[in-house]
Amino acid sequence: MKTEAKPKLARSASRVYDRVQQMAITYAFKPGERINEVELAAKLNVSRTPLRESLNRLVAEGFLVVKPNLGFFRRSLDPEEVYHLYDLRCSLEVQSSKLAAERATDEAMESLVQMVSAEEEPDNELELLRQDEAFHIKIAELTGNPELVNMLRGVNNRIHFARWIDRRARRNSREEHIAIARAIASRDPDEAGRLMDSHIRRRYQQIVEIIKIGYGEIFAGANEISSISADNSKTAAE
Amino acid sequence: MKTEAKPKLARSASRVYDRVQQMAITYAFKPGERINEVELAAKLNVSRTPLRESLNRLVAEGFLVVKPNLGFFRRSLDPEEVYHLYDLRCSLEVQSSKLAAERATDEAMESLVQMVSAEEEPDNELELLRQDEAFHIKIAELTGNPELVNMLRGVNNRIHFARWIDRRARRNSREEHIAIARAIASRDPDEAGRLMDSHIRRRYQQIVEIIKIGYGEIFAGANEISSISADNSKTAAE
DNA sequence: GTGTGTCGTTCTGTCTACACTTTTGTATTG
DNA sequence: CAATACAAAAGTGTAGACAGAACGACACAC
Repeated sequence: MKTEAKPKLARSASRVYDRVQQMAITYAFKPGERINEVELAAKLNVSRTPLRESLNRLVAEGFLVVKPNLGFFRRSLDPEEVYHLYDLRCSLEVQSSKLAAERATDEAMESLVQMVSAEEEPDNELELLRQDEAFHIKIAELTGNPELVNMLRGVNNRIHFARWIDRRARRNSREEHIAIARAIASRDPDEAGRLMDSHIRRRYQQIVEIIKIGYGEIFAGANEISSISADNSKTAAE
Repeated sequence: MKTEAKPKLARSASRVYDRVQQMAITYAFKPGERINEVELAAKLNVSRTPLRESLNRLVAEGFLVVKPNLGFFRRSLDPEEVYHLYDLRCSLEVQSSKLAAERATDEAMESLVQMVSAEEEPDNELELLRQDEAFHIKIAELTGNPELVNMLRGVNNRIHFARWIDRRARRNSREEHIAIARAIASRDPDEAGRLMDSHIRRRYQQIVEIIKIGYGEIFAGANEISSISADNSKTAAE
């Protein structure tokens, strides 16, 4: 129970946004569920106004949909949609690895190789997933294109749960990551792209299976789903 | 002057959103400009509440940024940012053309070829740009991935003005379009991707030049910039 | 028993009011 | 005259109130 009454008023919306986004990512809202504004606002200790602003952002990000005079709903968990997102992610990452191999500085490449080499076999699954996400984001960053990074983050957030469900299949990820990093470091775009493609594509062939499991975990208790701090702050211009 | 008083109350926000988005796309807000909520709300004949909800969506879409206690600002027009967006667009479209060549049905491909063949040399530049955008979106649609289409639309909206400035360089587009369509129709992903890559990449080599002109046109009078009806409605889940 | 109409509740969509912050303009002081 | 302090104005961030739509319950008619 939060005992901190209300320290300051300004800028509560920002925190509200972060929290609501995390709830969306971790499926604290069940698929298709209607979001009760007054109830949620009370839970977050704010009025409906800043809450609604946050919800509107989540609509733009693809987490929610709005139906006229009915309010906000969590998007239904459509296997086909998740498949499309995985497909999109694959496209983005294949291009990322190609561009990274072409453009990244030698130092940046070195830091990538070092990153995967230094990775210890993590003890818990959450850490494993975090490493995985960090690796893929890192490659996108090597392209030097922050818009690409943002877009990838957005897509990743929307399929976060699927990657979480799929975490146990991530056993041999490490060798693949090393291979990809090597291909990039040796400035071989085609090889890097090819490896990345198979690395990702293999996963989502069984996407329907994953979704099925996902439904179970979600409705069993959404808070069980890992909530990696998905810091997808947009690049602040200016 | 709008004489229609207020026919109905519900769902005015939706129209507000459309209008404000168009204003953002066409740079009715100057780069870096602070957006005065009360003023704009008055101009749109609504209160600040629905306006702010729209503005928040535009933040999520990358058109605006928000500074604490200072409000909403149009993102600054950074040539580097536009370059990144063109780069991102290029990635998305190269992948789109590849995937289209692999996945599209014969009928869909046929309709693409027919589309470019039927295109008459348009009399005005606006129509030319519209044809161009329609062609590229069509290819994305051939992939069968609506998420990809949405992303591409989002990116396109953000560089709409640059394509408008660059419209006169679009002279030999038609032949290139035909070549791309042919490559897709003959199910040759690599060739399609290669053609698309050079088709787009050639444009944004001179992006800095384009931006320079863009600044002129924007500050001369933003309403001059073509406002193609950019119908980027998100795919409504459910 | 089934279908339909009406009333009451709940919740959204919007407006208005207010607190707080930033900015601007002015006057005072060195 | 410049610089600073201060006061007023403007504008954002949030809360709360109100009108209307959607939903459900209940009663009535057939």
